[in-house]
Amino acid sequence: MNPLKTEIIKQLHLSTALSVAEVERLLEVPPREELGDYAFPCFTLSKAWRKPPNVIAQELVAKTDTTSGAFSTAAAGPYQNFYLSKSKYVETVLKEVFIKQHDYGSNTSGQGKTIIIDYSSPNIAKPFGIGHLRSTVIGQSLYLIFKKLGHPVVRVNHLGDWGTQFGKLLVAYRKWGKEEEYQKNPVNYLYELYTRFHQEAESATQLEDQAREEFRKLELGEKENTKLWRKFREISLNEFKRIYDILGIEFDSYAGEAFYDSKIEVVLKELEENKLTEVSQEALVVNLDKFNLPPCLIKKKDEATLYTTRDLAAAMYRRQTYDFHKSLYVVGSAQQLHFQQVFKVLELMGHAWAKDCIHVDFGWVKFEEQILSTRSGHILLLEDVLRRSIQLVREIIAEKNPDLEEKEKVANQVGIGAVVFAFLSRRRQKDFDFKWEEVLNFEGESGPYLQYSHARLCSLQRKYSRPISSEVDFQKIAGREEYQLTKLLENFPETVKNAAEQYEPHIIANYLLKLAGVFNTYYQNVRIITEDETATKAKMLLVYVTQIVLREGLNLLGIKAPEKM
RNA sequence: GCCCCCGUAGUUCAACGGAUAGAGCGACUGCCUUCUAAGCAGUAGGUUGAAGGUUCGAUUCCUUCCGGGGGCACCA
Repeated sequence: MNPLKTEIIKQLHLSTALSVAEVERLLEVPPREELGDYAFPCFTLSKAWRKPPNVIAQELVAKTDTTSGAFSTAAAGPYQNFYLSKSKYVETVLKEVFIKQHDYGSNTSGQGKTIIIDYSSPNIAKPFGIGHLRSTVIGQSLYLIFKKLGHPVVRVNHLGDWGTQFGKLLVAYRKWGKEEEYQKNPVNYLYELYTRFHQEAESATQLEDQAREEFRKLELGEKENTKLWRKFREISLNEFKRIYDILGIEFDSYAGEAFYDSKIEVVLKELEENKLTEVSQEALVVNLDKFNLPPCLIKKKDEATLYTTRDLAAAMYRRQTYDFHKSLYVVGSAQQLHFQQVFKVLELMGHAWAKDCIHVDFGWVKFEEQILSTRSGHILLLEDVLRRSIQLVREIIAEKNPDLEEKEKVANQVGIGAVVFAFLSRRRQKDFDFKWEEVLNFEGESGPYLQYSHARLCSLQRKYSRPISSEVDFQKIAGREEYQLTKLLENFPETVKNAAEQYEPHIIANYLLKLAGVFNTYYQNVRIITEDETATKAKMLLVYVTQIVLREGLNLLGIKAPEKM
């Protein structure tokens, strides 16, 4: 916290006799700048002191010691407003960013508190659709955010590489599969087979039974099925890694469902010991009536396991292996009930850490008003979206900046940034209706807008081409926009913290839009590099630290910040 | 039927329980012989789904209702 705010809190602590923590909780930022930088609402004191809040505000003003010169204060109705000494304030904030550089906003509060993030988690033998991007980019951003706060973070890609769907695929592949077709484009072909299975199964109901039987055999380790499964898994994983490469994403573990299938014995044993299971309709379940939840299925009547069983095993394995502080599941809202059941069962098993398992849910990605679903074949390939976006950037560069160096690299960074930002710029739980004309609009609130602002900041530094110093005349940068910018810069660490607490990358996205907006207004209204060397030097310090924060913020979203575009 | 999420400008979205609810897009209007116009500024656009309640104060919290979406036994 900046020392000026600390001083105000101390003064309020003395004048109100409230605890420092209480003052800090009540102290707020006024909605309009003419009302000052901080405001203390006197309503709560009004009751205890039996006086109207506006009278209290005046009394507090009279009691406040402003001899330090750090701030002035005035009553405005029921509020005591504080006005910081602008140049002093700008100095403290800018110097802090300047000293900390890319570590500004970083923290050590997360040290030793491991966070597991389960995200992306696509299904094997299916192409990577745009629907999966939401989990991927939210998870990736949370990884970057928690890392910044000092947490050890484990990125887990919980591959959907097990389950009845592979029974379906095995049936379909044996029935209709042609090796030469498979070779051409394995993943797409497997996906075709999968959708064909669903079409044919509508009229041929025995197919579903066959699929269940094949999966059961696979689970029992039958040779041919295992061999085929391995083949499908490997080819898909390579395909996914190619996509992650494009996005610049890596994982620490690809331990998917199949991996945990071999670890379910412990789960069954613990459930047994705690006498939690019962047989219902031939299946093994944990009854959760008491908690107003439907029964949690552990084993099907044919003895095969379920997704839920494997998730229980995964949770326990992760706890044992990583001793996590929090275990996050970045998975769509549709699976909310599933996680409620899993976490409740873990709790009933006596695992107090069940409360540290968190379902970071998010709404649907829709395209042309329809929910995207690999099962129905309504799918928009991520790669197609990225390709289109990058192509559009190429065209814009050709038109606006044909002499740009490294065109292709920039086109990739901006094209991908546009798509990623579109997915991170809204609150998680809202459904996202994918519209080409919105995702590929690079004006206004968009990734390219932020990147463009960043490039501008870099361009200024190139033009200035002298070292930036923090020893400047801060009187020269105490104007309106400069002050607004500084305030936003001060908010960055708090913003990162909020984003982490709420598992909401969008909070950072929103913040960056504001930061870029204020900077662009400033840029428009105030000429930065002028004959006045003292003023230029001071303004360049502001430019420099703004660029650092914008770049760091973009990095936290997993978006590259090119220096030219 | 039960449970969860969402409902704010034409539209897409913001707004630690605080003072006059803000942006982008779209529409209209200005600003490039000066640091990147992927920019900036202006105009128009609102009964925050409805009604109650808690509070000094509610878009925010609680209750009920309405509308949209999702989930609810052998899929994941």
